Amino acid sequence: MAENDKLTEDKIFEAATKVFIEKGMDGARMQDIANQAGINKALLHYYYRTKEKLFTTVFEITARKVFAKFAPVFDENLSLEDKIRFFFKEHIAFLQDNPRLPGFILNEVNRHPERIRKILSSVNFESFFIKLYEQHKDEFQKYNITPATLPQIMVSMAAISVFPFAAKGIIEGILGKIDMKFNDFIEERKEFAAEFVINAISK
Amino acid sequence: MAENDKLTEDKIFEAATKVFIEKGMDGARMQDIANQAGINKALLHYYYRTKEKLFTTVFEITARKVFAKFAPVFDENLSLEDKIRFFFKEHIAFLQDNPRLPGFILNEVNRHPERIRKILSSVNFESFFIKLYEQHKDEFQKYNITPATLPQIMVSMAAISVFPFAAKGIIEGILGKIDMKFNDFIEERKEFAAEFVINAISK
DNA sequence: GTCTATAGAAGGATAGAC
DNA sequence: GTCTATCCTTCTATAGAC
Repeated sequence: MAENDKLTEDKIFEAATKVFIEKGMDGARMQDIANQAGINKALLHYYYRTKEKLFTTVFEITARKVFAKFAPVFDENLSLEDKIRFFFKEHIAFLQDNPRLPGFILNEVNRHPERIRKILSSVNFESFFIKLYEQHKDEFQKYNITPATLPQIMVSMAAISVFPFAAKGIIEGILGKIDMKFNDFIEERKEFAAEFVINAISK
Repeated sequence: MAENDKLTEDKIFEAATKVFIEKGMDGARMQDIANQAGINKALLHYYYRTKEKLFTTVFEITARKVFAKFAPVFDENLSLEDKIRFFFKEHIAFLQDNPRLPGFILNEVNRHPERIRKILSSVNFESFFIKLYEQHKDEFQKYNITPATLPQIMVSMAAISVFPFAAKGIIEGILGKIDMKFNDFIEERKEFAAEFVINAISK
């Protein structure tokens, strides 16, 4: 029974994740989710009470998964340059597997900024920055990276990695006009992005 | 009468633009738009027949306005470096005035890629790229910019400018934790972004 | 725990008076 | 051209049988 519970609840969670990512909170229908899970609508309410609760569960777990993908940058024992190469290679590969995640997260955060607060508050960003400084003290000095420019650089790195997926429809359309495939563009980007950023911070 | 027509239609259009940008197609309510315009719901249908038609009108005009903001880069008679500086200064300033536009466009395009096709098809991108090459032939050679890297560079520039606004909720949250204001971050970014990209393409 | 049936509310769209 | 009233569909949510 508890076995079966788990199965149904998981089935619902996975179905809901798929539908919410595709259509967003406002566009998703409980009926879609029930169909996707191969069960009845009433069961959704039995397990999650309301659409809002189901969505919140999906959103929080998904968003944490996404943010977790940034963490290795702070852990890996690599030189700054190799860390940048590692980041783009891994992060873009993750987005290749989950191309709709950026749009989903960004959209829901824009409409309800409070949804991200709980997640951000569980992360100690200050200590992350301090850790980075300690790990790469000498390199930061060499590259002239300061507390003022570090956030700019990190946002730029996130932008360069994430934006093509958030704007996939547009970029795909434009690339098509010059006979380029989105997937090829992304594949090239893993290396391009790393060298681009390394050059950018080298004076 | 035609005078009055115009006024009401415009009022509806402006109200709809505001509400759609805030809540998206799925989240917007005809009642919200009517309230915002200070008129009755039935009038919306009198002028625009359906919610879908009203949305399409708003989306197309808004999206064209957004894309038009990229055009000056191809026109201005400046050196490549000054063009990059010009782009970030102007484009980020535009987004400061319209911070919700990126999220709105990106989200609706993700959900309905066909909505952007008509707009993209009215733009001759190939000739834009050719024009760029002619204008900056020598500089492209000096910087070793090729047909393969130019799209990567341009997408990166769009990313660096647009992403902070598309991800405003998240970035604002993180910056707050290190006592930084989003507006200050953006103000600094106009210059940072330009020098970042110029460095990136200089070898 | 899972289903069918349905309540109850909301939202898009229209009819018809003025 | 603008309004009120209302239709009709859709959607979330619940009741109740099994």
